[in-house]
Amino acid sequence: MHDINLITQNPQKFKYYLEIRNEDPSIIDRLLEINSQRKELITKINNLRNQKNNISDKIARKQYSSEEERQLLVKDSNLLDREIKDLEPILSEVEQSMKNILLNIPNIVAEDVPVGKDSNDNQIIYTEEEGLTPNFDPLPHWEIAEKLNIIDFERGVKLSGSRFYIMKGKLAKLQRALINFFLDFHTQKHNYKELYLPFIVKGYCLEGAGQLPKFEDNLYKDLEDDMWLVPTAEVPLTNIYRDEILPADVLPLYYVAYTPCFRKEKIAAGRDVRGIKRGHQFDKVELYKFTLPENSDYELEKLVQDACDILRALKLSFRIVKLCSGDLGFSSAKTYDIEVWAAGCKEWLEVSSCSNVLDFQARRANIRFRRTPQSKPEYVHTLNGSGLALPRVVIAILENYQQKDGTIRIPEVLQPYTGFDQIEINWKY
RNA sequence: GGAGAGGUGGCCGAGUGGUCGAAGGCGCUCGCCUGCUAAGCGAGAGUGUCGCUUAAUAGGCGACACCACGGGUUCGAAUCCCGUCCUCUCCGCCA
Repeated sequence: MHDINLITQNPQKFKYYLEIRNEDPSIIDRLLEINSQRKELITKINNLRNQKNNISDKIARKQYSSEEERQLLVKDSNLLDREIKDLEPILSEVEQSMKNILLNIPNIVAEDVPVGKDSNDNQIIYTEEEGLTPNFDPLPHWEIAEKLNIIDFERGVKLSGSRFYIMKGKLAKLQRALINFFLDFHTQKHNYKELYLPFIVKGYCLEGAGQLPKFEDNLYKDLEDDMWLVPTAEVPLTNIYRDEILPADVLPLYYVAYTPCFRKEKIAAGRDVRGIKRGHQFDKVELYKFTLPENSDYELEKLVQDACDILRALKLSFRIVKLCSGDLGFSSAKTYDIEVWAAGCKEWLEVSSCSNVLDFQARRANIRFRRTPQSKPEYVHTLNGSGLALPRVVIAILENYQQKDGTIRIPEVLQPYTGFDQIEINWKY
């Protein structure tokens, strides 16, 4: 969410940001109009209240000479009250519609983000192909997994419908090992603090993180209790310090957390239906930072490297893509995607999306800090990135670590976690 | 889920209708003092919004709102009433 005063001061800039995100900039004009209505109403109501307070004060101090005079004061106050009560609902309506508009305006676009229409205009800024590649043509993961009996697609669908699957035996353990490896790696090598979070949150958390009100369609929810399954750990992480003022010396804060993620994927209906690339439920280890505003840019570069280090340790090839303005997520001012090479389906798979959100979420969730005990509170900057998303790393391992005989080798760094060094044919039932 | 108690400023804690944005203590900030991080003395500190002033989203002045949240009673509510949420204790249930 943006500071309405910043928009008022520079509407052209905000219109431009909307344009390069392929959104309608005319909303800014409506916003400005509503805002001036709002201010006018506030001024009016405040004046009336002021008059009313003065009367109460007079009565309290017994500044009247007769009972009749007192009654007159009471009568005046009642009149003022009626005027106020007439205006108040109008104001709250105006405020509500202003908030609705503000909540639907995406973040600004960082200066160094390339302007572009869609993912075709994204820039590949770095490629590292030191990773393992089979010297034969490996099967895509859904085929090899079926051959080895380590993924049961049919029965997953039987339980929960399309885009659900069951991982079995050593593959299930491989995934579990990866989660532990990721958490250990980031806590030990990169100084992130590990958190175990709720997987269900209140609606205001999703508003704080930017999923609501715009992306309600993509979320699983229990409206009766206002409880929502998290689509990413970013949501609970963003809200840990909501409505708090942090002392500056605790910043930056680095957190890492594993959560499952639940997404309806309505927007992506029909895409990536084969295999485990896009499910309604998947696991992810998320990296999150709270930083001083002046450091967030640098912290983003570091965050990306932290995520890349995992791929290096797993000996997987990857590349870094800088998203163009048209492909940026709603809350992000700048995003790098990290894509891993999958030799079976021959695709670069997005395993991480690292974003500098600036103060966008901090405003929505009201997360601030104080530079010194006597300085004014300021909004923190927040950053998030996967470190990493599990299924796609699993895909990369199944495809890149595939052997000619159809078995899968386990990356060396994972072997202490799995307790085995290869996956072969699994039990059928 | 049932019964009871309670939710006040960074923290503790007073306050049951009027000058209370809130005593007191701790902590914090800035001075002073003491020849060395302590003690003492003095002063100052909440958040947000609107308006005026200003080059200023710096500072100043004024107003309004905020004592869990939402409503109500009243000229006037932290204080009274209703609803919701949360916390604690006991019981029940359960991994």
